[in-house]
Amino acid sequence: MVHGAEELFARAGHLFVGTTELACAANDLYTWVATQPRHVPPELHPRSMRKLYRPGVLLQPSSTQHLRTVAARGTAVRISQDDINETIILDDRAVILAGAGHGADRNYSVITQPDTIAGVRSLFEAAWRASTELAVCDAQLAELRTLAPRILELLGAGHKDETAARNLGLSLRTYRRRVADVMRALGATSRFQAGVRARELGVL
Amino acid sequence: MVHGAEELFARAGHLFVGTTELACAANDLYTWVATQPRHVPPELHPRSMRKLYRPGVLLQPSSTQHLRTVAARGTAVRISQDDINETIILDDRAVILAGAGHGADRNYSVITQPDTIAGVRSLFEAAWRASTELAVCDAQLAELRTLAPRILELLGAGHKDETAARNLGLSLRTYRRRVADVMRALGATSRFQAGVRARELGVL
DNA sequence: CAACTGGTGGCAACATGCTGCCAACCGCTG
DNA sequence: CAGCGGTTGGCAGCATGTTGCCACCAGTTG
Repeated sequence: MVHGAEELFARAGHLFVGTTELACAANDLYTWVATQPRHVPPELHPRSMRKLYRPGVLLQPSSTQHLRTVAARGTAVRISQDDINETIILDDRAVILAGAGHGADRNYSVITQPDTIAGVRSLFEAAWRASTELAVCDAQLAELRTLAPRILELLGAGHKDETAARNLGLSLRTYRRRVADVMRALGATSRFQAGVRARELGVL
Repeated sequence: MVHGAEELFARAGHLFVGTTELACAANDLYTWVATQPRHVPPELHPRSMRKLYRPGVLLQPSSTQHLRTVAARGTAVRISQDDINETIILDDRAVILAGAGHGADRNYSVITQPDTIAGVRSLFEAAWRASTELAVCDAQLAELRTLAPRILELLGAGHKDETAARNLGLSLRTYRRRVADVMRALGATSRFQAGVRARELGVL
């Protein structure tokens, strides 16, 4: 159990070097920003990299673009509808689980116990199988992505549906359809939760 | 216009040194964490410091405690019901206005033009006069503060009022009263907005 | 004890949000 | 043109959230 990303890399950075298969799950683009310590030569990068995200990241043009380039560099990127705790798996040597807190003030559990690793791996594999290729979701959410930032902004400003819909030139019905779409993408079951997640993703 | 807190201190840090009257407004405790560059001796600290916050920070025990110690060290701390853009005022020499973005990715406008400074100062003074002593709000929100974190957690988990109320052992009516209290403290007019603000404050 | 106070919970009325249904309207294709 | 699939917007009905009103209870005070 380590505290903060810096300490994580200081204490567990060596585990990353020489990993051949790396898999990670995250809810936003901030969490495992650097999945490589600085100054690791390309020949030591993992042979296979897989990243699992939530659909919410595809609501932001910039995040989407980033994932596209990551995918273009050979990393397999998929989108999961389920709520996954943030995780990194390094071969069968170690897993790292992110815990409570956010930003620089977050705890991480570094686990090297083989049985636990096997368990986490199997769970990850199940989630991976149940998830969708980036390109597919990307296409599905293409039009929504153009509208979502404005919708979230209006919601975040505390507008009623009525006024927000008029503001966007949509009917109340269609506006609410889009809000429902956004909430589905965020995996939220209430507007409060949607607000929290939108803020987590850095929209707003 | 500078980008990021680091650049701000690099470019405008010298303005802080020798300031006799410092006033700032912020929505959370992260924004103007360091209102002094490192290594400034106490005799050069401002003679008068005033800080203006939103009631939401008093929903967290830890933030509240922090503000109390700040106040105990001689800084005047007040709570404003209004939505204020984050601002620092350094005598009548400069004002710094925080702009869009959050965290390390935020823009700041450093203004030294006298007329603008005068205008911002007068607005700040108006807001300051309309605001309340920390101690008063602190006392008013004392009981709510014990409940708020649990309420926000349940809301953030996407629970319906029904189940959340049962979970807390409250009646639906009282639970909703508390939710309304929390939303008032956050200055939110919709639950979505409340979610965003709760996340901004670092609750959750 | 009586009066007062502050918090609670039930009820009701209303506001807001959610979603299925359907008719209307594209743009496309055969 | 006719048919098709997809999107829109209105409507209705229901679910959820918001608030005032009031009766009740517990603790306090005179």
